[in-house]
Amino acid sequence: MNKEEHIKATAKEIFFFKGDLHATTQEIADAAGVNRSLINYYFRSRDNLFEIVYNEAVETMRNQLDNVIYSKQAFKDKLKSLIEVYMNEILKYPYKESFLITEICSKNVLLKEKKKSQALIAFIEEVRQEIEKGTIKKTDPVHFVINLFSLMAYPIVMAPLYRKLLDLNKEKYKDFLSERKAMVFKLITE
Amino acid sequence: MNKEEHIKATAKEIFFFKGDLHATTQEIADAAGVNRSLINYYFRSRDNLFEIVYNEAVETMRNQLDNVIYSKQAFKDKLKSLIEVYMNEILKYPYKESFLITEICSKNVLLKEKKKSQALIAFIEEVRQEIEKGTIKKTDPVHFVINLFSLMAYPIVMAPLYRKLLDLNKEKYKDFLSERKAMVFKLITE
DNA sequence: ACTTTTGTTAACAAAATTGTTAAACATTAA
DNA sequence: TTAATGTTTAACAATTTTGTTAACAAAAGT
Repeated sequence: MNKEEHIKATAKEIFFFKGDLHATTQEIADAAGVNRSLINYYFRSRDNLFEIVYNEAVETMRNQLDNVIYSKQAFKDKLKSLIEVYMNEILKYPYKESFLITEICSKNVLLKEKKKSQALIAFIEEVRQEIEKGTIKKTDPVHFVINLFSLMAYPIVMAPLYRKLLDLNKEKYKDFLSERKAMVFKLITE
Repeated sequence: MNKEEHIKATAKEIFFFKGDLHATTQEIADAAGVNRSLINYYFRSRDNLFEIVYNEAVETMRNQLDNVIYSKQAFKDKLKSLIEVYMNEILKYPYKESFLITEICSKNVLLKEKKKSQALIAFIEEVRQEIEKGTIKKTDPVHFVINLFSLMAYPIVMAPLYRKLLDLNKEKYKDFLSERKAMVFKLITE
């Protein structure tokens, strides 16, 4: 059991799944069952640890999406794959997106070097072509893509809120999210 | 100029518009042009200040939405009002929703007492009836409402990310969001 | 005019965290 | 088995931030 990797995995769970933004190095160390100083030994600083695990998590997501976007499938199949992959990934670390906004943007840490997404732009172009072909109904392709990601991500990211507002337990909400995969596809295409 | 109110207004700007989650009492005091101790004098603690301004901001939003939801308009007009009001409100404090998730849920501070939303449930019921009437196409009313809020909120909340990914400046993105008001209505209803 | 209340400030004390240092320990290779 | 390298730990120092206290100023009430 590699402690360096184990610390990173634990930090990801705490930050991006549990959503404990303010977890101290001590809490992370406790959860990982290691001495706090090890965190400094391997990662030098808390900020650095955060940056590393964040980048890794983003990278994983990016790879998954790239695989789908650049795959050779019929457009509608690709769309189904995308929904499946993206919603599953975001369920793994639902707080990752919120942290991007609240932690990283204001710090200007990561967005500085972050360039426009080649894959996303390619996907928008593909959507444009499919609209021309008539595979899907006429829309602005940028809106189409943003709609798609909104419909997938928002209900997961905001789950704690809407579970309260709608008075649904975890089980019910899980079913609700499962239903959405087919529903989003339908709403977006037809 | 009432300093107590002025501190609250400044805190709202910093927290919910600027999105500076980690703003210290000193920074808030500086931005408001008052002595730091005044914050403790009026609000006792930083957490308390946060809770107060958060609740106020939520309350404001809730009132706006209640006004629309309980108004006597034809359903489609009500929908248009809702989109207009909600998107404008969320543009005022785009970081408020993220903070609900990252700050408040994990702390279990505010969600404990927060009950299911009467207005939201009433609105879902109205949607159900309109679907029955055939005003809008057949869908699950809960999905309909979640779709609606997803399409409105997500692109605003995530603006910093998608502006980068799509390489759009503030002006372009503002136009893009304006377009969405009509677009969302169309996608949702037809 | 003076007494009380409210508002404001600077200085202090306490707490919480972080990063560093140096030493102990373990592992591997010479 | 010793040297060298890498890993782990406790103790320390520095920093940051917060909340409190006590003194001072202004306003209001009597």
